Amino acid sequence: MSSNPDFNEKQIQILLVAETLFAEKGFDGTSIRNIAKEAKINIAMVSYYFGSKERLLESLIFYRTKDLKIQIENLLVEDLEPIAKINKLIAIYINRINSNKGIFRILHFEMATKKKELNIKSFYDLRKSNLKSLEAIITEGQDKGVFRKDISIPLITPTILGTFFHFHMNKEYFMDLLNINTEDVYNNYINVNLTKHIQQTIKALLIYES
Amino acid sequence: MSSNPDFNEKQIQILLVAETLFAEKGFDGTSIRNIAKEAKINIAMVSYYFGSKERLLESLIFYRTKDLKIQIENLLVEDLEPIAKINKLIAIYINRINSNKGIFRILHFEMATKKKELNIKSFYDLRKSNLKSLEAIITEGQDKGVFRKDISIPLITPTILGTFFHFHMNKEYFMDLLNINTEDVYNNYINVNLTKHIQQTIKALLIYES
DNA sequence: GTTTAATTTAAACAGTTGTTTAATTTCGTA
DNA sequence: TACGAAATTAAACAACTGTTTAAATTAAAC
Repeated sequence: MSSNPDFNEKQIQILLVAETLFAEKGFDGTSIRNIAKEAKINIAMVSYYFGSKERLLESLIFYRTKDLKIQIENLLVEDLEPIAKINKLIAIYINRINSNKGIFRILHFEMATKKKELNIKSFYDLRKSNLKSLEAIITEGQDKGVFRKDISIPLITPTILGTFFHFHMNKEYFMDLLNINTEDVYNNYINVNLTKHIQQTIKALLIYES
Repeated sequence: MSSNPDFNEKQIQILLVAETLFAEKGFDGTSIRNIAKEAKINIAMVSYYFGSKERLLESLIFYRTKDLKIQIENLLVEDLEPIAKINKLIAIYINRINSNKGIFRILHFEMATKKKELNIKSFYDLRKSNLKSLEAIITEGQDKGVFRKDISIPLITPTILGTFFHFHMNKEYFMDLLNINTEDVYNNYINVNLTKHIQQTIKALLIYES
């Protein structure tokens, strides 16, 4: 299935329910019967369409990541100052992840425990491609003399994504800490304050001369 | 159990095995029989000593976090420049987490799926206390005119810990990306390069004036 | 040395797990 | 309308789940 990029309506319906439940309760915490009940299908349909629960997860990851390639290729050729490109890149990143919370949560969780046998090449390629784009923007800024040169580019991504994920993974803690009461205010905080914080951080890191 | 701070030898033996397995395969991915076999005890002993699997997890979190209160109270009164204090704080943080990988991984994972009913007040208190210390150092630096004032202090922690966690959670990816082949080199990379990157990042954020 | 309590054991418990089976239904096509 | 493939179903499968039981063993107290 994961080698076949096309899924029919029924399969997609199952994938979407699985995504919600896996993100909510984890892969091991979700049973095929949970999925079947929620999707209003017979439990045998999962095996019928995907072969196994494990392959259902693989199919889900494939289904979600194949469209996820962030369109920063366009960004690369845009006529913007390097720092503006970085800011835009960060905003795109966060927005994209924030509107695909489910699958990113699943990837984040399950890769750590199941990474060995899981077929996640599509996701792996996505990361490499994104890193290449980031690299291009930064070296462009370095060539223009705007960015400092003693920067570890592979560690920029952990700072951008890590900050976001850590915030998001500890949602309850931060909602309590920041006196945020509703989902809307929380999402707004991410899109405004958290995004700004990350942009500010990366900008300072790239420009500040000690 | 979790209200009783003391555990006997047998209990600690079980807790340590549980810690390893929970960190490796997740809470739901680990059965009591897995733990019993690894710890060479009868499966009934878990219920006997901890009541249930859930309470075993609670006990483990309590057991680990009660000693984890990072000794940054000392740091607060040390005679150091604000930026030196921050650097030391970051180094302590990372070192502490890095040598308690297991429980932090468990906390990171299980809090997201089980947070509601889990008794993790001890961990919650630990975070609040650490945040207070960080706040004290930063406001001290601001009063001395060294740090800028338009900083969101609650978002500093996500950047420090998030960067570390994201790096650590994607261990395989980064080992491949950075051509790291052994565990020793990996740990060394964390203690030297990653720590330096985070220190550099936070320093730039705190000092850089746009 | 006997008695009481704490510990350890094997066995059973009632549910749940992922997966397969074989029969039945649905549907497009000839 | 009849055929054959695809889709769907209920039922069963063996293995595993967390937890409890009651008996057996060990240790501590007197």
